Amino acid sequence: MQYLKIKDAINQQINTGILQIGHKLPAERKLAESFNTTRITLREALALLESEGKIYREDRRGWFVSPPALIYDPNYTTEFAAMAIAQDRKPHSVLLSAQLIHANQHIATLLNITTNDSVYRIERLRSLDSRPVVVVTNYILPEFFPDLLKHDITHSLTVTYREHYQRIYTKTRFRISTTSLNGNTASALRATAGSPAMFVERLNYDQHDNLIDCDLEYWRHDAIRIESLATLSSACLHKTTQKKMS
Amino acid sequence: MQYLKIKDAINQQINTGILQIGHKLPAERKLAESFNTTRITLREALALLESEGKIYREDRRGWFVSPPALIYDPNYTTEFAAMAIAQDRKPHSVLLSAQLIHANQHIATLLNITTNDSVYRIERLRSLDSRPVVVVTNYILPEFFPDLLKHDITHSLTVTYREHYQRIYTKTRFRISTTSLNGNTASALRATAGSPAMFVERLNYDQHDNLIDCDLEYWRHDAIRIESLATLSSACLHKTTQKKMS
DNA sequence: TAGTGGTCTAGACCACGGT
DNA sequence: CCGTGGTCTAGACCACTAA
Repeated sequence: MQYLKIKDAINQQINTGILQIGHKLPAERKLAESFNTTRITLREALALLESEGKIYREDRRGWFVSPPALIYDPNYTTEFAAMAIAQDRKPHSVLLSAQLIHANQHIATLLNITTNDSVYRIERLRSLDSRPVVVVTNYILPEFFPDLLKHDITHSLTVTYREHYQRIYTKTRFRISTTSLNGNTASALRATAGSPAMFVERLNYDQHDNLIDCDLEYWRHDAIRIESLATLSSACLHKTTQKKMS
Repeated sequence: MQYLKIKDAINQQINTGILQIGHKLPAERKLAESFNTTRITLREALALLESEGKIYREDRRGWFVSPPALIYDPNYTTEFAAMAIAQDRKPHSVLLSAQLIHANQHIATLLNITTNDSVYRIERLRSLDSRPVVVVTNYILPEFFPDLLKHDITHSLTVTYREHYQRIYTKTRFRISTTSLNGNTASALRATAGSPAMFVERLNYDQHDNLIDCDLEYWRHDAIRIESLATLSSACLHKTTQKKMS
């Protein structure tokens, strides 16, 4: 269990500040040499630290010490920028793509439409303190938002919805699971394919209880911590609520 | 990118039912041979499938096809057994330990007490269809539950609270993050140290708004999918709510 | 006891990033 | 262009599981 010792040693260097947040770790070959081991074993230790959220990888660039996670409250998280600023982080958004497309099977099921129907798909990459942390893809029902693409869609959809269409998010049905990053999502996040990820899927409703859009979010898993307050209801409601979403 | 092809090939065997839920995959050496590669590369592919939640490992026993995840709603999840049964799963609980201890620093902070104070610590291992999926550790304030250990604590604390102490969970503050399994927790789950995990931390309040206990849950990450309905509040409440928990 | 997974060695080549 | 990380080879020994 050599790699456990290596993990602990690196961990301690992080905790004592020898390795600082955001800084790059030494090259794998150098680390391997300094721990008197091979790259394979060293990478075992690094993978462990990665899965604990202590360090992260940028594809072909190396390993870095993770910044603190963003606290994400599904009850309030309609505006990424506001959430980031409230936590003293610098948010940034880039529009990756925006177009009207046909829904695929998964989206059609989520939005309760058919694969013949059109939806707006808006893909954005969001960063915290210059580190890309999440790819968000929104699928939006055009019937509620005609000519949506003429407005600002790079920053807050919430604001555009409210100011141009008088629609406000009031309810969100969300799912959270873990998975890994792949393909374009991984590239956008500058992550190696296969990096661990937190996957958040949300169905959003307006003030009239219309389902107006859904979004799929792939987070670098160390960049997010879900945190919220739940008011418990009686257990009998349980089953019916769940059936609807599955 | 050989390991991606191997991953896809195994994935397809799972999807087409050649490998069935709960069944063990062939030995690593045999898989490696059949894909004409080495164990290291094969294990790269297996690790990817593991991080996607398609397969899981039992320490020194091999790789198995993952059953569907349990849907976990923080708004209703006060009884593991009820939740499992509602989803046609067979729940099982084992008491790992139960004693009165001094709070450590983390627990003291969570429960708003000092490290001199005593709390009940109850550790339970919970299984679905004979597969251990989560280690739950409860830390309970004795002032609200004198002589707690005289009652049944293996199954539902909720029920014991209600029937013997007239206290009902009404509010839960929860946190969700990803981490890896280690030490006793990994062993109890029959998992290899370092396996990916979902970590759920909850603070529970009774009908009089007393904080009565907290619990730390380490889930096999493929065994759980968080799913809930959030009613959105105005953004200004956001900051104050978050500060309290961090 | 045989076979398995857990761990480790000692290399190698390539494509890409940064200089 | 050099150094890096990404990927891969071809083994090895050990402790443990399952028979």
